[in-house]
Amino acid sequence: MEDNINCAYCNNKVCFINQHCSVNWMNIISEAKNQLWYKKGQYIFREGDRIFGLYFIERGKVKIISTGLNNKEQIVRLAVTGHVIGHRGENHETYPIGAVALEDTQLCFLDNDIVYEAFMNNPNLTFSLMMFYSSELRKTEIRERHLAQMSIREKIADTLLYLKEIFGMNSTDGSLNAVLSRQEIAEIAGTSVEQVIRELTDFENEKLIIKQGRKIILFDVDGLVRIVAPHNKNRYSSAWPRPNRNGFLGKQ
Amino acid sequence: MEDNINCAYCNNKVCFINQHCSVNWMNIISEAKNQLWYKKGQYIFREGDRIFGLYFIERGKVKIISTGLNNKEQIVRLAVTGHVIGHRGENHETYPIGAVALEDTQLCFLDNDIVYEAFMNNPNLTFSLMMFYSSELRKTEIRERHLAQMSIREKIADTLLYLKEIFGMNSTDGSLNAVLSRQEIAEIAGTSVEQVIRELTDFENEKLIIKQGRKIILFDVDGLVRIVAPHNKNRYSSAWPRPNRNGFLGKQ
DNA sequence: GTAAGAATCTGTTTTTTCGCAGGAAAAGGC
DNA sequence: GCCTTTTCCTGCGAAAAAACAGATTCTTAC
Repeated sequence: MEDNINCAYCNNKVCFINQHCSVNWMNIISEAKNQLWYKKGQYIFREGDRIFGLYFIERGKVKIISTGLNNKEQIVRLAVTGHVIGHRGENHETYPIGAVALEDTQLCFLDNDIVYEAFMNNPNLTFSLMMFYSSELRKTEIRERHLAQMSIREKIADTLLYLKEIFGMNSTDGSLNAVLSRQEIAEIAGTSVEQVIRELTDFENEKLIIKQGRKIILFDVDGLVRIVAPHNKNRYSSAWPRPNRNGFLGKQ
Repeated sequence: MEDNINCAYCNNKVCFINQHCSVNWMNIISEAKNQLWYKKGQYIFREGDRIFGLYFIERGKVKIISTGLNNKEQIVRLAVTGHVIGHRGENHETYPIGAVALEDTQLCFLDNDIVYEAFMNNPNLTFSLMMFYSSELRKTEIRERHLAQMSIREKIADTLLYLKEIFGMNSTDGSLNAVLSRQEIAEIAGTSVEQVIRELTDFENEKLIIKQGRKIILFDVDGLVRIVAPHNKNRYSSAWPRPNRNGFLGKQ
């Protein structure tokens, strides 16, 4: 017997279930769900596994990976609290991607059958999840496509901004709320470790960031945005060309 | 007054509306929809336009584009009969991508308000569209991510296979059911026209394809798959390493 | 605290890709 | 059909990125 928290008392208020299900269905789901805990570095599922339902991230950070040539890991997407992983496919489909916890992470697993019933009985749940996927699709399409045309310098600046968007910045010192290795940054940017290291050094010399071991402080966000901006006017329009509010001025 | 075809008598049976709406709702939608015709090369919407609803492709081919650096067009996605374009966003959102007809194309436009009502009253419609987006998202993520790590040669082989997947092959001569310029192929592969031209010449010399002007015959599909395979074992597993049924043998 | 191992950094070489220039071929308009 | 315009093709030099090798620093286990 699982010792499930009832969704009604769950702290995660950005959860799709919590936001879009009737009280009645929240009770059904509370009974049916499997609450899972993963330690940092642990696999949630592996490439090729069959997935039997949806995982809702209750609290934590997850990387979605896919292995390319030479068994080289590539980070396909990052997911945080409130996101859904394990897109529901047909039952016979296997899933060519894996998911790994980037820090201690808590998930709620829902079986496909229950999920389906929940969808049929909670139109707003289905609708909001559809909007989520639609929005993610649009963002992914544009982001990845532009990535294909960018120089290394632009790719890495873009990756730092992506990390800021997903994980956020510490409001005290301006550091990214995520600790990734240089290797992982390379796997997101789609380049080699050496290039990431070189470019981060350049960014530091240009007073755009400050390196403190693996911790990265985004010292001049607008400066980074300017590097990527020609490719992403629409994505970053709210932040550009607005003057830097901190008074910091990046290298032109 | 529009002279709308009633959905019940529409020839496009892969349409989401036709497959997943009640008869009652099909009538409502038949009244509400706007049927639109676009000539080859015509814009359906432009980058930055506000989109007020969904476009269902009744018949035709469409490219979704996004402008990057130097006003260089990039093809973000291709869509054909049965697909949906103009992902519904919030009303205030503008849409940083454009859509252009690749051949004479017929669309059904549905206003956001009607679409929303249809979603709330046809759970299977919402569900199937959610699955569509979810599946597109997964495919896009993996495809684009692998593209980032591929060599030019691999990118272009992958693009040819993508075109085959979307548009299909003529069963008589094995040519792609789509006529794209070298420029457009470059915009899909994420490289320059020159590289596309060079690589297509190489592929022809290696007896993988046959060029006939803009028409491209995929002479040895398995050979192309082998070029990309290390990156895409899962995507192409059904076609690889199955022996070539035509008896053609590509260069090893 | 120490030592082993892993990750990070830097200089150099090699490979790949880009992009111009100019000629050939094809597509489209009349 | 013919002519104009666009697209396609090829070679070459420049630039960018990747790959390698070795030194240094940081982690982590004991």
